Amino acid sequence: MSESSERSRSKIEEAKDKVIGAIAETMDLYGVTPAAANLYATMYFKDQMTLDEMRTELEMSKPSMSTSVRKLQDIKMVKKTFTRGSRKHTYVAEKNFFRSFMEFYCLMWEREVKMNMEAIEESQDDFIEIIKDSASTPDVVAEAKQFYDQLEESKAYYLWLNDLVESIRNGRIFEFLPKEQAK
Amino acid sequence: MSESSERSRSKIEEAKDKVIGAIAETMDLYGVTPAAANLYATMYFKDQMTLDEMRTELEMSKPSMSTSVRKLQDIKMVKKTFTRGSRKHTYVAEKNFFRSFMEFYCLMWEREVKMNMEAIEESQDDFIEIIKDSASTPDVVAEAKQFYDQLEESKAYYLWLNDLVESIRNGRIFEFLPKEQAK
DNA sequence: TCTTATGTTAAATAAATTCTTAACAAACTT
DNA sequence: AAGTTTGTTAAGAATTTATTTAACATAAGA
Repeated sequence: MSESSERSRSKIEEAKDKVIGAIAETMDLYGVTPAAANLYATMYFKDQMTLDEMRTELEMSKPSMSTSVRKLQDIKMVKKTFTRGSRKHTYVAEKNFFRSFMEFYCLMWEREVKMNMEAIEESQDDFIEIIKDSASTPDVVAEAKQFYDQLEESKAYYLWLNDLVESIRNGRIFEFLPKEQAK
Repeated sequence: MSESSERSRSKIEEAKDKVIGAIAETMDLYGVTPAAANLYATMYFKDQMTLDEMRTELEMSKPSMSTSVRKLQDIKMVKKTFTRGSRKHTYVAEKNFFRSFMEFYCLMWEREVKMNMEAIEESQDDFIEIIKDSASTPDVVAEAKQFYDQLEESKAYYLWLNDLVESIRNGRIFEFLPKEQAK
């Protein structure tokens, strides 16, 4: 390989690394480990990768790549692919950020809605019991009522969040906010 | 205080704790420390709190409360209030989850768009240089073009994310997805 | 102005997370 | 079926993050 060709090749790597760094940095705000973030960002510029290629490219251990890739599969940012002829598993990164966004946030928000709504329902039941209990003093009843109402109000948010998830899943959000806008 | 009144009082605490636990658990998925998550969830049921009250209530150190409250102020989930007569600073939790949602995600997404868009622009400039460079071999040029196009395509997502932020900030999203829906 | 109360910064400790080495299990080849 | 390659699980080491204790700064009140 000629010297100048080698130089432009390393310049390509540099250019990619700028984006890889930015993606990795924002991703670890998304609750994935640095290894997983770097891995996804690296795969974003690759067609497909095997565990051994990941290890070589990132200079990390194989178990680290194995767990990272699994985590990325969980949040649907990486998929396993079938590669005939190779015994090694191959993986591809989801390169459509719209789909990554959808999978990640919908999963996250659904979890949040479920967990908090369940707690709210249980808690409200408790407050009702306190209110109905003849042994409760008036100030306790008043407090219970107040908290009950506060929780009741908060439900509107969780219902809205559920609607948001739904509109993302069924694509209707893109009627309201088109993917490509007029510049 | 009578025995039965005490019992209903502790039942109120139990009922609150269910919701506090759920909120705190989902919040630490949002990148805040457990202390900050617990603090916000606790404040959600309080009118206002001073640092000393926080420390007593959560049984944690004052510096921990101080840094937690600051972090919560950064993401606009807590605000400082003016309480005449008291030398102590008082703080209130943002109890409207719609506003918390708005502040948190808009901040986060704007940061993501800015950081990644900047990296993409720089990176694309580099690829253009490589493409124009007469010393670049054809395969290097082809690769540079491919990456350039991939980045160009990804911009649509970041523009869309910006639009989403805008529609949340100006409230137009609530025309598409109303806050209170028909059940 | 001096003292006391409140809040923050800095250093040190404790706890949790991330990654690695090593042992193991599964599956493909020969 | 035995051996080899590949991937995962488990245990341990290392790093990072969170929290506390202690010292400091700031501002209010005496």
